[in-house]
Amino acid sequence: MTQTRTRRSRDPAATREVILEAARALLAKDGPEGISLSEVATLAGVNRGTAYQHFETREKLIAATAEWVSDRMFRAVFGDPETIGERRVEQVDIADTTDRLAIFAMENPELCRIWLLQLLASPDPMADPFWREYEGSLQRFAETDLAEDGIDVEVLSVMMLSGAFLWPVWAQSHGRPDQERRDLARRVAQESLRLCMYGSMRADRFPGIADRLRKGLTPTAPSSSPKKE
Amino acid sequence: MTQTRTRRSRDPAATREVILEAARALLAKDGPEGISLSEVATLAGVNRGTAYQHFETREKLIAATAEWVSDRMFRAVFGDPETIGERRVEQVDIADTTDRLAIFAMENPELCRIWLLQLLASPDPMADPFWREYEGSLQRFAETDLAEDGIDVEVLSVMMLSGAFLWPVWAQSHGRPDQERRDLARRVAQESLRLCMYGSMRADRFPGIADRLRKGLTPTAPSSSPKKE
DNA sequence: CTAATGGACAACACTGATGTTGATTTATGC
DNA sequence: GCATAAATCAACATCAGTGTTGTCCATTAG
Repeated sequence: MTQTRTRRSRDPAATREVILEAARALLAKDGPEGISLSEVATLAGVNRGTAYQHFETREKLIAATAEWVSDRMFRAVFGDPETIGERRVEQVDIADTTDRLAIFAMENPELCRIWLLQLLASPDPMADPFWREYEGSLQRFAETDLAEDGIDVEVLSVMMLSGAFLWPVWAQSHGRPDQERRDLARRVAQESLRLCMYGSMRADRFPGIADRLRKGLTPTAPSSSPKKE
Repeated sequence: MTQTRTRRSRDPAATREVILEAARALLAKDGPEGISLSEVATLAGVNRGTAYQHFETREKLIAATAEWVSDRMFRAVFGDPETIGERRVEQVDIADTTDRLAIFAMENPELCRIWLLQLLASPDPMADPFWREYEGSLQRFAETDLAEDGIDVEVLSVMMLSGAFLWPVWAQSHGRPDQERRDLARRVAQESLRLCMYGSMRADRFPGIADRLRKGLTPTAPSSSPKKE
């Protein structure tokens, strides 16, 4: 327990970053409920009191971390939140978005874990700005004539997002080295697109299901009426 | 602090069940790292010492709960684990499986949460028997001539499972009453099948992507060579 | 009816996390 | 250069959770 005799050079912004970084590491490991401010401070090499100075409470630290993560995802997939309103609907390229999502997910599995854990812990997952933007972009796409009819945007966005984010969690457990990450990312993007474009079953071999799908297009909730708050 | 003067009637099996039930409730709320044996015991209306008698340690209680959940999911979707070997491949009906999965998920959102949290916490998600069986059944299906070529079974199973399990988490946040659960379940099943059978984009409008998909069929990992351990 | 088994329980010591306070040091402005 | 404000840190009291131990009592076998 050789104490760091040297007092930390004073740099509030940097200290805050160090703490947030440590928080992310632990959050990815244990989830929101498993994180302790003591641990975070220790890992960050900062006194616990200092951490309390930057983040009044444990909850606020977690919230700040979650916000950081969500913002980073947003930027990686959709670009700058400031300019997003200016872009045209036609510019929302599903393939591009899918690629960026897949690549980002594979390169930041810890952030995916944090995001998913945060989502699972949140009382209102839909509040997340990244989620909203994703579902919104899918919605806008679905309303163009480039999309098939009968897309259930809500369900589809859940499947795409959860798949993309859970995939690295799963894949990493295979113990793949970093070099394969790109391939793994390509596989998700590939499969997502394949699902979107062609599907995997031979429709002619399943007339019953084909019927059911044709009849039951958007059974209850109209997928084309997005609910705004 | 009006103590329950009446001592609990002695019934080990029932007590164990009560504890497990409480553990599930708290596990669904806070996740594996957020659960405390004290809380569990209190919620179960059982002395903490009693809980320790049934589950030597906090970890073992969590493990027991996870096992319980996984087993229940397995039975709900695939039936009795004992007889599963006897069934024929042709009997694995993708539509049926999808339906059962969707319905079970919507009716047991807490179990979904537990399962996902457990998965995220696990160092080896693939070890889960339910997961293995699902991926296995998809794999077997993909090898029949009923399936399209180029299915990436690993990715597809991640997307389907994560989607099905995250959907109720998300949908519940809308505060939907129980009566709508069936509809919500139908929507996932519907969308899953729709994705599998038809896809959502007009392939003829995206020649570039169509090309990419045709060229890049299973870019690196051959989807038809399942890796056994 | 009695004794033995073991499930349910209360009490204890210990550890670790929380949030607070006040001292110490270091930027920064005048 | 000095004073002021602010950031870092150590120490404190408090509280909650853990795992253990020993007692009590319901069941059941003899």
